[in-house]
This record gives sequence, C-alpha cells and structure tokens, in this order.
Amino acid sequence: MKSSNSNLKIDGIDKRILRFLMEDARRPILEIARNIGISGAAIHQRLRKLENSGLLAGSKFVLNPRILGYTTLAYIGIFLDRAMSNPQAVAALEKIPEVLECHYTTGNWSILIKVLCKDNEHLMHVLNKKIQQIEGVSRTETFISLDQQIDRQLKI
Amino acid sequence: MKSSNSNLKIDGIDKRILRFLMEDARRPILEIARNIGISGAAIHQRLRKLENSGLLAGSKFVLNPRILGYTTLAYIGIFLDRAMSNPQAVAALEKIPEVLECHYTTGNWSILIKVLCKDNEHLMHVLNKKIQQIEGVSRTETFISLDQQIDRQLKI
DNA sequence: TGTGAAATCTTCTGATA
DNA sequence: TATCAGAAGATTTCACA
Repeated sequence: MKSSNSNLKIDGIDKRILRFLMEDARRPILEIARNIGISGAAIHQRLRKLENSGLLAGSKFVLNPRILGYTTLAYIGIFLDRAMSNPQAVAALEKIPEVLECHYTTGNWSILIKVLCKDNEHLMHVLNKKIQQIEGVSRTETFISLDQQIDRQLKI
Repeated sequence: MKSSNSNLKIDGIDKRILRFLMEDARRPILEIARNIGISGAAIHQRLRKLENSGLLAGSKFVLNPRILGYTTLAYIGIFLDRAMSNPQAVAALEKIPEVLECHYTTGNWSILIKVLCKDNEHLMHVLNKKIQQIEGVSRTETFISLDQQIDRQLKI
C-alpha cells in the first residue's frame, strides 16, 4: 500500500512531462524539454519532486502477448468456501503464472482474477487443473474477453 | 490488433534483457549489459530485433493513483439491450475518463469495464450519471476491488 | 551474433539568478 | 523554480571477427 505524506501540487508542466513519459518511458528528458520549452535540468528537478511524492510508481516495458501465442484473456469470479481460506487461496493463485491480477471484491464472489492463456484449451487446463484444485475454491464463473476495446491509465 | 509475421525466437539472453526492462523501462542498456556480461551493442541489436518482431509494444511510466486521491477501483458488468448498440456504447464509454478498460465478454454481460474513481461517491456518480445514461444500457453489476493482491505481466 | 571504438547525445549535479 | 555549464555516462552506428 504505497502512499505518501507530501502535499502534492502538480501543475500543467508536470502534467505535460508525465503525459510524455506515460506514453513512452524511454523518451529522453532533453527531448521533452525541447518540446515544452524549458531546460532539461528543470524537468529533472520536477521528476525528482514527482518521484518523492510517490506519484511515480515506476516504469515498465510492455509486451504484446499475442506474439508469444497468448491470445485468450479472461476474468474469473471465484467463490470460496470460508473466509478463512482467502489468504491461502491468494498464495496459491500467486503461484499460477497465468494469473495476472487478483482482487478481493464486493458482490457474489470472494475473488476476481484476470488470466492470460494461449488459447481456450489452455484456459480450460488452468481452470480445471490449477484453479479448481485450490483448497476452498467451490465454484467459478468465467468471462472470456472477446475483444478489448479500451486499455489506458488514469487521465491526468 | 497488432501482430507480426516474424518467426520469433527469443533465447535466454533476450528473456533476461526483457525481464530487466519490464521491471524498469529506464534501466540503462549498458547497465543490463554489465549484468548479463555482453556488450551494450549486442543488447542494442537484440532490442531492435525484439521491437521489429512486435513483441515490444512500448514502455510506460506507471502512476500511483492513490496520490491523486483515486482509491476506488471497480469492475462493472453491463447488460445491453440489443447487440446493435454495442459500438455506440463503447464509443460512449471511451469518453468517460474513469473507464480504464472495456471488454466484450462471453457470459451474462455484453461488456465488462474497469473504472477508477476517487471514492464510492464518485463511483456512484459515474454509474448513475454517466454509465446508466448511455443508450442501450439496461442494467449493471458492480464489483468493487477491496484490495488488489496481484498485478503483473505475462511471465517470460 | 558477437565485439570495440568513436561520435553524439543524455543525465545528473552544483553554483547561481 | 528556473538557468547554464561541465563531468560522467548512455546510445547508436560501423567495421569487422
């Protein structure tokens, strides 16, 4: 639960810097500086401020899973028997590499997970041989993403 | 639908390079080179190959939304009246900045979306005043993420 | 696929307006 | 918060094993 105490004020220049870097983390600071019209040192200083504030949570290379043959994305709602088994269930899910996200949620299920598989057969295998085998898992509901239309970050 | 024709072969060195950069996109190539024990030029060459293959889909700065006061993450299943209204519904969802993901899915709903809001009140507002107002939306089911336990990319 | 070397550009820091 | 300037380091390309 990373959070910060700093009374963060981000102005329009901070936003422009962040928008550049949210699109391409490797964009040189000097290039952004030339675009915005201030010095590289100023951007450097602002980025340090933003980092200290905790707003900058890091940077990532993004892979296209299709190139590796991963074409089936699904969300799975999981019903657990007892509240007791939750942390163990999460620990078991963490060991399954196909599980990319895991949320405790309000509503019908105890847990909602996002899984990425090569194809439907692979998804079936993960469901039947891995997820259903976890102690405490009583029932699951699967929603396959037929097409992802939006994928973005918080707008700043 | 980005995809590629290249017959991609990634070896152990490619994987090590990618693992470094998936964790921190701004890690200098030369530093990775020293870690792995090959020259910077070789890494440079491999990265170009990986980029041409389409596997590298870019890089992103990651923000911590909590710092900006966004603490409520939710998934919302949407029932649409007619299949006809789907593209219009997606177009309308795209205009709502709180909507970060949108999937056509199998199962009960037509669409599953992920929304990020400041708090429950903000979420209520987005639900009642924005999402429910979209033509064709008949009913929604909301699942608030109480705690996200896993958040990662495809393991390579 | 790999390397070293050279040119160019970037990052980072410190002094200062 | 901004600037400039300099040192250290990174990127990129090329000729070649």
